[in-house]
Amino acid sequence: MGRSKHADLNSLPDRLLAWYERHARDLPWRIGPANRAVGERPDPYRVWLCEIMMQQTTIPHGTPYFFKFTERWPTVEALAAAKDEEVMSAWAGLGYYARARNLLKCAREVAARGGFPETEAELRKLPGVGPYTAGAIAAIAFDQVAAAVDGNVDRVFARLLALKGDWAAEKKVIAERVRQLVPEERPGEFAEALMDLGATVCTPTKPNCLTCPLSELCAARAEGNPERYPIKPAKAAKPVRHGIAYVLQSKGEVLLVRRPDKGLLGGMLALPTGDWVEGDFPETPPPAKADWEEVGEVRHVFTHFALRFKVMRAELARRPKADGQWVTLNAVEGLPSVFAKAFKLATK
DNA sequence: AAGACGGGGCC
DNA sequence: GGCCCAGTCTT
Repeated sequence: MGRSKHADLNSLPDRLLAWYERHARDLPWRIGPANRAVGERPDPYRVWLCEIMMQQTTIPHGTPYFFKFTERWPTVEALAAAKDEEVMSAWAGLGYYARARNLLKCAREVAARGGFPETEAELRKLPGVGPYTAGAIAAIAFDQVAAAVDGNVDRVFARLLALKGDWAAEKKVIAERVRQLVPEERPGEFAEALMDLGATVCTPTKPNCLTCPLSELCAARAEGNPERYPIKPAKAAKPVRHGIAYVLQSKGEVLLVRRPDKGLLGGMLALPTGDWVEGDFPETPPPAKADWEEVGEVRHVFTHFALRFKVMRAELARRPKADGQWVTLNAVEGLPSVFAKAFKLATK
């Protein structure tokens, strides 16, 4: 069995759950330990929604969106009945817009089948639900013995086990190790506890080992430098692309376009732009003939490149024929951040 | 296995 | 300017 090869983590679940009872984060979508103990369970819709929303998203940034969505669409059936543009607009500013497209697709599948599936394997088949989210929903909403391994859990275990190998390979080791540790009782709280520990104690910088319930089990702590972990590969430098954004106004309205579903900012409302290219600003034809003035430059950083928009503005007495939709200036909403920045620069 | 895919806060 | 965050999907 090679037991000696592994740290002895048998006591981890009990230590962690005892800690969680006293230090659980109070989150809007969560049923706390006291209420869980008397049998209360969270609404699967809210669990699913928060898990999708918080993917690669900080809690402070995502929380207002959670409130907005649950107030506007209190049930999965209500969300399933929403229009695509409404949901995309409500998601604007949260990023990773494929999540919003999959959210709606998933809501419609779930509403059609009469509710959420309850097992990890079935949940995994839903659009936008990957290994982490399937485990989280199964454990938290349905008390299934499933693991939810997110970035917090990866970091906690990288330190617990002092993992020094290739990070992609070590993450697989972690997933398997966590799966072995999920307790039959309270699997949902185990998942929440592990994430809370990573978020509040075993933090990326300056982990607070003095208050950690797992410090006695931690190999990185024993080595004396937990901050060294996890050891990840260096990231490639981001190239800079250049583009031109056009703010065309007429009669108190502005011309907006809908981006295609696939690709960057897919399905989102946008300003007309041409190609975004490396090197220098491209020769992009404007959406209409007008007296264009340059109002400034907007910089924005995406996941794999940085963007510089030259922002052009023009106003025409009569609306020209142009592709897109005209939207009242005061009613402009639902723009991704980069376009919101450019629009604001041109209209203030 | 490697890239694409947002955005904001923090150092 | 780089890192991180309740990751997933595509190629």
